[in-house]
Amino acid sequence: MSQLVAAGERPLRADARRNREKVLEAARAVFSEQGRDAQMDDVARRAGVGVGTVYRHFPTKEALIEALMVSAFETIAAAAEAALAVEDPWEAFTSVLWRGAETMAGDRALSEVFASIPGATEAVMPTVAGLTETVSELIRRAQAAGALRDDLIVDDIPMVMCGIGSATKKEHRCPEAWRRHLSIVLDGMRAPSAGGPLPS
Amino acid sequence: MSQLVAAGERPLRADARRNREKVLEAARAVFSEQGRDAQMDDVARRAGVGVGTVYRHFPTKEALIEALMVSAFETIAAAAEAALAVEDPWEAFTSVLWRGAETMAGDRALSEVFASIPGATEAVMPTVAGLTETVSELIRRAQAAGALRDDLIVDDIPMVMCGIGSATKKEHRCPEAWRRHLSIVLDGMRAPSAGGPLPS
DNA sequence: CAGCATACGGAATTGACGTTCCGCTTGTCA
DNA sequence: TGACAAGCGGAACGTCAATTCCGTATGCTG
Repeated sequence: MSQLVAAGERPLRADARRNREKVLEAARAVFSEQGRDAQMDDVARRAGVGVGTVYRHFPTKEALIEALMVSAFETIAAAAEAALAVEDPWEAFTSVLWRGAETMAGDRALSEVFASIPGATEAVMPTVAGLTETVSELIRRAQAAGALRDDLIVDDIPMVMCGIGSATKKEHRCPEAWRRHLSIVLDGMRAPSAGGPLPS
Repeated sequence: MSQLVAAGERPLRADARRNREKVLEAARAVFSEQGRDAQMDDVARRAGVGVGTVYRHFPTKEALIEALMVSAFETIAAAAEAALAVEDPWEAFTSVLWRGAETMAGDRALSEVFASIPGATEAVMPTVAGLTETVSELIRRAQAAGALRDDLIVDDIPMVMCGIGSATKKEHRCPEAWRRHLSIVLDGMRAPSAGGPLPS
């Protein structure tokens, strides 16, 4: 999130900084709604700016999307950090998944990126690494408490989230249907015992 | 699967029939590997044929993909029919999901189509309808036997399969990682009781 | 307030890909 | 085997979206 000016570089002109913000916001809206193949022109129009300006701030479409992804992952990573403070280990663990799923449900591009093969581009790696670290800890605690199945490993999580992400996109009479999916998955993750009823 | 000549239409010339087959096979290979945005030229090259020939048999790229999807769904639908003959209801139900997942794992385009919003194009609908019917029956039986959670509904299945599909695409040290995902999901679907250990 | 580097807008360029066209080839049938 | 419709190959075309370019506008500095 650090938008601080790197030492040695001149600060952006006031209007430039303002525009950069407008572009980011517009891009967030556009890519969330239409997924990664929304067009740069749309982003520019939505930002009330020329395409040239968009390109002044982000050298390629890929770079722009990457910037958005970093911020999305930071949101989830923050949720994970916060979960470390929750007393009940199962609750702590699941809250991160719910939060992550909710983020995906609101951002079509995010789930597409999540599912894509190249996926993690250079820039998001540090954030993802931190998130992985935190989630590992949450898993460890939940397993120690006997709430989470012992054979679950961190690597299972991205796969599961990726699944939730696509369930999120699938058209359905009820747009909240993905909650059923996550509920099922969470029941599957519970240490052998009982599961609650599915929502809705 | 019926490649029978529709009554009233002249039969294809021998070489044409042969080429149609080559194109379908090539398309299956190419789209499975590269997903729906593989190029028509690639299909043609792989089939050892000119693009024109591809277009002689399938008027648009969309139509070609659709033909592949129909055949993929027919494979799964056949598996579902076969499952009706399995004695153990839980076994019968899960076998369809495993089979479907396996099909997806081998076909990138399939999971993309499955996840896409418009998704079910005209032509696949009949097959999907039949599949849905059969799966409903399998669900009913498994629930009656007390093996499957009572609150699971047919609509949960496409969502879940869609999730598996994307887990399938995600790069992973172990390409069979999706099996862990499906295992977790199946455990989540079990009627409250114990779940088996995850594979590998 | 003048001078200029920084930014801006948006038309033009480029590249990629689906699709069409057409002259040539090859089964098929009498 | 000759004639012709059915097929074929692949160059050419059209569209669409990313990216570049450049003349103009504007914040900053002295």
